[in-house]
Amino acid sequence: MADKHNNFFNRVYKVVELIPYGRVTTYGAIAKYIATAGYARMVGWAMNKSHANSTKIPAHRVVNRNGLLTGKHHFGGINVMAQLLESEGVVVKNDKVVNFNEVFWDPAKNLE
DNA sequence: TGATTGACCAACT
DNA sequence: CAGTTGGCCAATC
Repeated sequence: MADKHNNFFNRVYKVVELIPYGRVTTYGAIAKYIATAGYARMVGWAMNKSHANSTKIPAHRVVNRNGLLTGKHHFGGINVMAQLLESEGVVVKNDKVVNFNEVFWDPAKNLE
């Protein structure tokens, strides 16, 4: 209903949807691009609700600052997130993105 | 209305 | 090096 109040969520979803194939970004990067670093938790929280707002949110492309798949449990499966990433060419090992620095996509640098 | 939680981050101990 | 604390902001109980 009415996305007028969701301007924060909407921005998060928009940025996440803009993440290119085979790329990943971090909650902090998104939060920083949208508002402030403190919003990092809200970004993750917004992702949790993403399924209720839009199912097309590639939340699996969003990882924590460490490149670690912190939210893998929320995909309905433990390896779902990792498999989705690997399916896109992202190398995931031990629930962590190996070539994180290669696939890292910063909205502030690409969308600016 | 107040207290708790959260897919985080950074610093301190 | 691992565990704890503080901070940031909003949604849920």
